Amino acid sequence: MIFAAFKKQDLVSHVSETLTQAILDGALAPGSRLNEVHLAQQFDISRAPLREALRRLETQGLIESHPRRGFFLRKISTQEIIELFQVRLALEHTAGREVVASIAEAEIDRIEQQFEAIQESARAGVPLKQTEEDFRFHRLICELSGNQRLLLFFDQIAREIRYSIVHLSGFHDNMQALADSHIPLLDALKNKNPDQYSTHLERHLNEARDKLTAAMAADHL
Amino acid sequence: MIFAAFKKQDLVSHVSETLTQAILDGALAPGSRLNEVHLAQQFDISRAPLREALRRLETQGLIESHPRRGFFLRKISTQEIIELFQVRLALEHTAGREVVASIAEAEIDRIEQQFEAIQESARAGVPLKQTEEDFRFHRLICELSGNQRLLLFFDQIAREIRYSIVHLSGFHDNMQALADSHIPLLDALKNKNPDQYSTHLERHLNEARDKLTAAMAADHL
DNA sequence: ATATTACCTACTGTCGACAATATATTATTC
DNA sequence: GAATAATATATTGTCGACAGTAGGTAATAT
Repeated sequence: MIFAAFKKQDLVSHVSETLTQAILDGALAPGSRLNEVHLAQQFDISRAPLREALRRLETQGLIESHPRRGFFLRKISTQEIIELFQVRLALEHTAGREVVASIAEAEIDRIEQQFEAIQESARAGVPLKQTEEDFRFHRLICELSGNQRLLLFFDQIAREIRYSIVHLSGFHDNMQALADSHIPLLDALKNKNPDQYSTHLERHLNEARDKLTAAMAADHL
Repeated sequence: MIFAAFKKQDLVSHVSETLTQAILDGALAPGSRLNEVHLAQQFDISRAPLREALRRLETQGLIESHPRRGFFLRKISTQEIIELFQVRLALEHTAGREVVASIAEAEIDRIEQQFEAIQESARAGVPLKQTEEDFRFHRLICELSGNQRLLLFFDQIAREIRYSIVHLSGFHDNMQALADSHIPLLDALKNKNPDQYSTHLERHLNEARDKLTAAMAADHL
């Protein structure tokens, strides 16, 4: 794995973003150790800015630092997934009610378009792509809520869940069903019915959570 | 401002925690610049671990980095406060419902004890102390929810709100009223009534938010 | 062969230095 | 005297180096 060598304005941002993307694409396995010298060489930089970038990822929950032992890719437990989904539900619930109440036609179109992107990647059969489009769908709702901070927290949670999913085999058994599970949400949006949206959001996320924890349990055997 | 010089196991953690506390105590004004050489000297360390600590605070939202210009204390806008309170409500709502549903007597005692601590600091007339005890009250509910991750997010939000409050004059005009505003929450807990808790939580937080934004507006003139 | 100890290697944590850039100061012009 | 230009200073961004530690390997003893 060789990373692009050209220098950005802000080196630390470039490195932390590139690393985050690599981790989200599953390039590194949970639990594996990050060799600072090695990594710095791949980015063609010294260890100082690399470590600053690693401190960012650390705070973002993708890696953890064990003093005098180095940085390691986090292992996210089933319990943590359950907790993350509970917070995620709270955020998406808040965002959803905000959005559904006063959504414009143009915005419904954008969301429907994103739903089509999920369907498309399901048909194409590329799990990585589907996960990305799936999260983009949910992110769009958070974005439309207008709450920048809520969006930031959502991104944070989404990163960790994505990171967990990318290392699982069983999660994308039925990609079409996964894609279709967004239909009730889309319907509720079209009906501009907040309660309908809440109900289906909870069901949708709980299903996703259960699917994920089940896949994790199966993988762990 | 001179920081303790003794070395902890983990230097970066020591520095970032000490700095966070200093910022939360209002030792540094929003917008002010952090001189790396100066700071490093105060901690009696080099700039490398200091910058790593600063990267943590950056990700935590207390400071921001302007490339080639340095690190600055963030200026949190009224809009951001509104957004933070919306997310905070979502989190505390989730935690509260979890807790109220199945709370033990010993836990009610702990919360009541914390309520007394708020009252105590109100009588003592020390705003900084009251703010701390106030957040500890709300934190306790999040803690009792058992969701570690939710607690982490709450801490994050609480830090930023505390940081905003500590630099305001008008916020603690009526400390007794501020303390008493927790009574309805305590009552709802004792009654083990989730809906009652939700209703009063929303009212409580909206009042706090309005008080804060009003004080910010007054201060900004 | 296994367990224990001593040694070696690889890596992190921290530092001081230097170049590049931004800011502050002085000089110059109108 | 104010505005602009030139210079000086302060500060960040990055690097390479070194010390100390953890983990692995070889040697020794049981």
